Amino acid sequence: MYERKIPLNLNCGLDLIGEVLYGKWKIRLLWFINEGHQRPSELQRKIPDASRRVLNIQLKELEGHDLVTKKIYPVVPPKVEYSLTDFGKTLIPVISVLGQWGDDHAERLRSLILKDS
Amino acid sequence: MYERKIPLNLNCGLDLIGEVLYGKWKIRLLWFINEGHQRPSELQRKIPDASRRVLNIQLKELEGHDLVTKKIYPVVPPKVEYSLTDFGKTLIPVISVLGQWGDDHAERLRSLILKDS
DNA sequence: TTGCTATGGGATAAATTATTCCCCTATTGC
DNA sequence: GCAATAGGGGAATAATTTATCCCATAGCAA
Repeated sequence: MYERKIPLNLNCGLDLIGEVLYGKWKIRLLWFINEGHQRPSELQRKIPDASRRVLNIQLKELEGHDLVTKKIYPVVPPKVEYSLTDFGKTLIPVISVLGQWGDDHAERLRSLILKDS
Repeated sequence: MYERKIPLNLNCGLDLIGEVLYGKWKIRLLWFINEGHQRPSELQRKIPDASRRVLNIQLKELEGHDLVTKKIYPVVPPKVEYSLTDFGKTLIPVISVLGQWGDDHAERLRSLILKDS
């Protein structure tokens, strides 16, 4: 793995949630898994801008943080399904709030974001 | 500024909120400004792990996204105060939800995060 | 004159995160 | 034998984000 050089701080709740949720695609992964897209290939289809590699990596991190579980069926070709853990499910309302805010202010945000370079 | 090479996508609400909230210190900046710590030096004291420079940069981005306003008093030495805009204030409940989740699961999160490297 | 004040920002290095490319598994079907 | 399948991961490199350093402003006080 990568050994960090700048120590992380885990003081407050914001630090903590940041630690498990940062990562460009993690939130979307959780969201789509929750919607029932459990297999890696489906997830890739849902998130075409992410490379296959990063999705794997971030899924593994989510797994390491007990937010998702991975079930491997011993068949060939392999079949894999991810599911949210109970812990992971508690994040759904949180993600929902984030998405809702973005949706509520979509127009405005889009123009604000596009205006600066 | 920095000219991005990978285009951003602004499809859903999650993309949008991510765009204005990503940045290592932005959430905390908003939070502390909301708590009444309006001056740069105070914010620096509150967030000692961030360099002065990044805070300036991220504050400027927040300003560009209409989440905060900056008031410069024409005195020497300079005096500056940041405040949340009405738009910025709508983010406070969202941030609150994030922090709450982190606090609710603090124990567990800390050990999960520390175990992997 | 020198230093202090609070704030801003350019330049460059370092850290972190994500992308690309390419190879691997073991079976079924042509 | 050879491609197709669904998924995994190493290595090198590119992209992006943060950090470090250091200089600048303009009065007032020692």
